[in-house]
Amino acid sequence: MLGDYNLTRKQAEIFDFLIQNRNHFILPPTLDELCVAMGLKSRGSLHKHIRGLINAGLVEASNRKQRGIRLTEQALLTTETKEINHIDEKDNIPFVGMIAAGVPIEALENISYMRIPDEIKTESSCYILQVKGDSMIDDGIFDGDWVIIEQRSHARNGEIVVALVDKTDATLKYIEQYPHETVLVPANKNMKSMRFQPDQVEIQGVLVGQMRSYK
Amino acid sequence: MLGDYNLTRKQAEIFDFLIQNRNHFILPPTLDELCVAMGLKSRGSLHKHIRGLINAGLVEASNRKQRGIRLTEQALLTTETKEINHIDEKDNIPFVGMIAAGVPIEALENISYMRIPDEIKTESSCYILQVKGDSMIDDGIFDGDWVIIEQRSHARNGEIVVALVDKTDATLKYIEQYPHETVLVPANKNMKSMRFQPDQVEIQGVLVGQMRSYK
DNA sequence: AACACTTGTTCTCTTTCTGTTCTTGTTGTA
DNA sequence: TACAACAAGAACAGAAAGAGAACAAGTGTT
Repeated sequence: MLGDYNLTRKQAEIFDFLIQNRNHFILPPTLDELCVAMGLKSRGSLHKHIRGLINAGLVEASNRKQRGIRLTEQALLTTETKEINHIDEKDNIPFVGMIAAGVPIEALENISYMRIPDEIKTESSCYILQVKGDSMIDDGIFDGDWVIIEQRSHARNGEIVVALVDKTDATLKYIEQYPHETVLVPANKNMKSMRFQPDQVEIQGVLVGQMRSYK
Repeated sequence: MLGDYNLTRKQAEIFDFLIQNRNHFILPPTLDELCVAMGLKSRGSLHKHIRGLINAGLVEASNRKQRGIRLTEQALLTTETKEINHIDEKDNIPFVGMIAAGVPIEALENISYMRIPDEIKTESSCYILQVKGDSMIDDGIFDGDWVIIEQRSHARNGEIVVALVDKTDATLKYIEQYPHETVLVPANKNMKSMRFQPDQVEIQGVLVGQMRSYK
């Protein structure tokens, strides 16, 4: 996972952006272009983050050559395996397992694939989990529903995320991140929010879609 | 990707142009012709870029011999392979319009199709509606959600149906059918059940699946 | 053969772009 | 307090890109 690289928050955000848009660039983006994309005004600031990614082995060092910011083979490999193959038809999305509050994601032995309409997924790599439990019931996400998760390691406050707590418990909750604490908020009147140290919580993805069967 | 060849930006742009228009030239373009096409005024400048492409093995070196800039076999091969996206239309489901309580189904002008996983549809013929309003909110069907409807003219009590009342008002509700009346039950604490003569209510389909986007 | 013309090539000079480094300042944390 | 993450901006060296001149080899015309 991304946490393994000891990236800072901003570095992770930039790395995610590079991964997700790697096919949208015709050419590797320059620092200035990336500044615009990330909403920064200073090339220098951005460069320090890129330097971090270079040290982590995720971005190729461009020694004064003007070739744009390009990802390493390793960076592409580690994320491609996480996409859990688009060997099959690329529109299919892997159904990887169950998620229930307080229990790690229960991975399936043999991953199956679902064909998902564009309306409830994103261009980035997504995967599917089946929800166990009622922690998001007030938000219309019920026990047994499927959720489509966009693979990402950062999120904005108020987004619904798959959060891994203490590297053991995976859960689907609203997230609120503050400098000194991260709060996971359920959508269930009968359950309480949970507060953690920021480094206890690792974001594994963000909710982008949901499905339910009435059969 | 283009970046694979370590080309500079301009080199890549020129190469891209050559690839795109490779069939539009009767003869391979000369430097001057390319200058016009690329908006350059100096043959010398352009030649420096072509030199880069020659070194990359993408353009044949014409040592004062042949007229025109021509691409290498390799250049053509690498780009030919990245083609072909064929879309399978066979099990797509029509998205026919909106449904809101109290209003006939608002049909779309041009029906679109969505690719739906088997898990939330049936073998019978299905169609998709987008929900307007909150009549089923307590059941986790929100405004803007899509619902997959199996086309059927009868239902069992307790199923959620698309019901057409008095041949004018279409609505999504639970149905309860008794010998002398048919009751349409919303899933919303603030709304009341509605009672009709059995022949006032026409069933147009039964809910089999639901989808929601969080984008 | 002599000539004009085209076309690829090389060269110099100049301008713009881009990665890099540094300094300054802010904010939140240990 | 000291420290780390982050942002903004200035400054710089080298790379990339453009213009134009000049030259050499081929083509076509008369």
